[in-house]
Amino acid sequence: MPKKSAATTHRVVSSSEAHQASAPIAHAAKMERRPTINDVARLANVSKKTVSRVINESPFVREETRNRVAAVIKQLGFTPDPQARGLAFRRSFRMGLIYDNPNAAYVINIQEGALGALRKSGYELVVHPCDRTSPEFLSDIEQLVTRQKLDGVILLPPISEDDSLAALLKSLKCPYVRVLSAPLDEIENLVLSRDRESAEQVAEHLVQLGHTRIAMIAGPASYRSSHERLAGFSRALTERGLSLPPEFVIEGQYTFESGAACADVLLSRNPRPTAIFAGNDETAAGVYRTAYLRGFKIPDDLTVIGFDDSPLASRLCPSLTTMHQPIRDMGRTAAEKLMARVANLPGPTPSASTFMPRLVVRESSGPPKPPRVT
Amino acid sequence: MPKKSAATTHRVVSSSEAHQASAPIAHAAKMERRPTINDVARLANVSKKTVSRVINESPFVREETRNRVAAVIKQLGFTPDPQARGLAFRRSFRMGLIYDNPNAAYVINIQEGALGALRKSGYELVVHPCDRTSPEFLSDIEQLVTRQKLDGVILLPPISEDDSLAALLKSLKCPYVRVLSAPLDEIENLVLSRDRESAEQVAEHLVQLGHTRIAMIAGPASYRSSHERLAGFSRALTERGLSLPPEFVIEGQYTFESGAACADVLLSRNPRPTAIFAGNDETAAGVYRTAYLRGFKIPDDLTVIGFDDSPLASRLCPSLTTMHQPIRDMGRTAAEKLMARVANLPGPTPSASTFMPRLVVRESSGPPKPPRVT
DNA sequence: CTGAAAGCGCTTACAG
DNA sequence: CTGAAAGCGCTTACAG
Repeated sequence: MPKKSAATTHRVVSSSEAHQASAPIAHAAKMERRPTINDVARLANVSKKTVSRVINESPFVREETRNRVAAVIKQLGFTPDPQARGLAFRRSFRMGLIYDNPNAAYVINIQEGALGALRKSGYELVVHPCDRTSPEFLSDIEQLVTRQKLDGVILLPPISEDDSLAALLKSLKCPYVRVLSAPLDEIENLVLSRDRESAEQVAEHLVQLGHTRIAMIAGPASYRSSHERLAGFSRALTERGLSLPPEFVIEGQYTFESGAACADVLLSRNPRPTAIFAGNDETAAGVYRTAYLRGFKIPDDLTVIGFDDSPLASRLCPSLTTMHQPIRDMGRTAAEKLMARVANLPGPTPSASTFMPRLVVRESSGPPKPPRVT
Repeated sequence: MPKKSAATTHRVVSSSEAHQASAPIAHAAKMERRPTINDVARLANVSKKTVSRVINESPFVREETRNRVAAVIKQLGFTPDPQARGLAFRRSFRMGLIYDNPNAAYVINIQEGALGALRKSGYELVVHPCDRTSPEFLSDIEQLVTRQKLDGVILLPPISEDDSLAALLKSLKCPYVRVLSAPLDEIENLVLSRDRESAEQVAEHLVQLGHTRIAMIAGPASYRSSHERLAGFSRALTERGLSLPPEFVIEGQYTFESGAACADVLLSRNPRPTAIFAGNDETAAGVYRTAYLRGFKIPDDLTVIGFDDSPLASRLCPSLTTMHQPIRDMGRTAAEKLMARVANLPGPTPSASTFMPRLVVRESSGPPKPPRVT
């Protein structure tokens, strides 16, 4: 009480007096205690409400006052306490990142992209790995959102594809951004990767190389991107006078093991494919494995294409031709969209929220052998 | 005011009256507002302080009272607001995870291990990737710790090796746990990986296979683990009557590229080594690359051993023999140590905080050719 | 443009 | 074993 009343009642003292009076306190503050809005108010000779206005960039502060307060803030190294701020604002300044994705590089990159955008705006990121096959999946997330009072959440595939989750978040009035491979929601709620359209680049690349017996190991049916990549690839081949016959399409699981198993089936076909488009890089690594075990040389005997451009792609021998996604940028964009929505500001445009994966040609692709064209 | 005073002043009403009186409010709460400690207090017909005691498991509550309050808490689905709790406790219930480590799988695993332990105790994890080469490195972290009022931080290598950072945290009175490959601090502050001792397993393995010309690509001198792995490996070879000659030891950077470059040098030696212990899996992948380009078959022409057992290790062809670390467990242990320290409880013992990497033998290791023993 | 009061949802003293 | 008051550090709504 004494300290407090001293601060508030005697505010009329001159600025220099205030300095003197508070010198020892300021010193103690520097050493033991973070400066609070009250310290700033006292030293700047204004009310804490005015300090609050300066912090929150209210236009209703005289410039001179603003400068004076800003100077004290800087001198003290004051930053508002996020918890107190959150409590008073009835907002948490916290965003969630919810994922159930085994690809560590993907998650880390999204996370760092989002973190980069959030940090400078004073938001925190609450990371929430989860298990979408668990019966508590939805209730866990409901708990997370309500307990932590999340201001918004970023959903990564495959849970971003779950409409019941999106509905739940909507009912909780929790803004969300879904990182998705197809426009399954309003663009406002999306960071979109145009997997379908981009798969055309793979088709074009293989056709250019002269392949005609082309196979694909699709991702699991439960992933939307599986369908997108397959549909786009198939259509693009057809448009080029080729086709993706049923015996050359197998459903994998986006995993190393499934890639190996599916490749084993494909390479037993007669005639066998001369090129395999794997659903992702993990699957492609599985194809490498089977080729290695069966003595097929890549790319001489077999061309392999992946998707993701994960670190793995460049570490395989031969290095893997694959589709590159700007994952970090997608994470940053997702965070920016969320913050813009919360602040009721425009934010990234639809086109800035749409990403087109691009082909990175490496060593795993080459012309078919024996050459078709003599 | 009206709502509040009604709640506090009329607390003497019977439990059923309280129920009736608050029914509409309770309903509204369910729909629009999270229940607060006041709602619980009113319905349980106790003061909020008593509710607080129940939440915090104070022994000074009569069992009957505790049960009544607990029932209401359950019925309402009440959970304390972390921000309000943090503000009042003068604690944030937040731990930091600070890293500057390019290995995504490593970071994700530590993170998920830590998250698993923290979540059930109501702690959050603030993830903070950083750049230790930046001039603001230390001040950034100081800002992070003070602004977020972190209750503790987990430091991953290589920044866990930075004594000035540890000193800074100590001066900020911020408990920390360093994930380290050597006991550079009191065990209380450590989750320890015994890299030096574990490297003996690699030596033993190579000796068993019959190798005599053995090389190592060490990690960068700026990583403590580099020295540990090198020292342990070298000593173990010596103990077995072999040696690690200077021309067979090169400093790499723990990266794919450096692994390839160092392998190129080593494989140009005459005689060349028949086995290379790479500092980590990334480096080993670089060795694979050079072997691939120069036409060396692994393991027939060259045995390669890695360290980490990252996902990459099993995806390479041939699969990579490497040292496995229980990274997730290490993350969990780090979080548990931190929470125990904050709560002033025992926590994981020194031996539970010490992890011994173990050899996983895969396809990349075999006897040398031409065989030494005829 | 500025401030005094009340409140966010919890806890810490301090009483009983 | 239990509670009334004051406080954590900020903001909202209301005045001027």
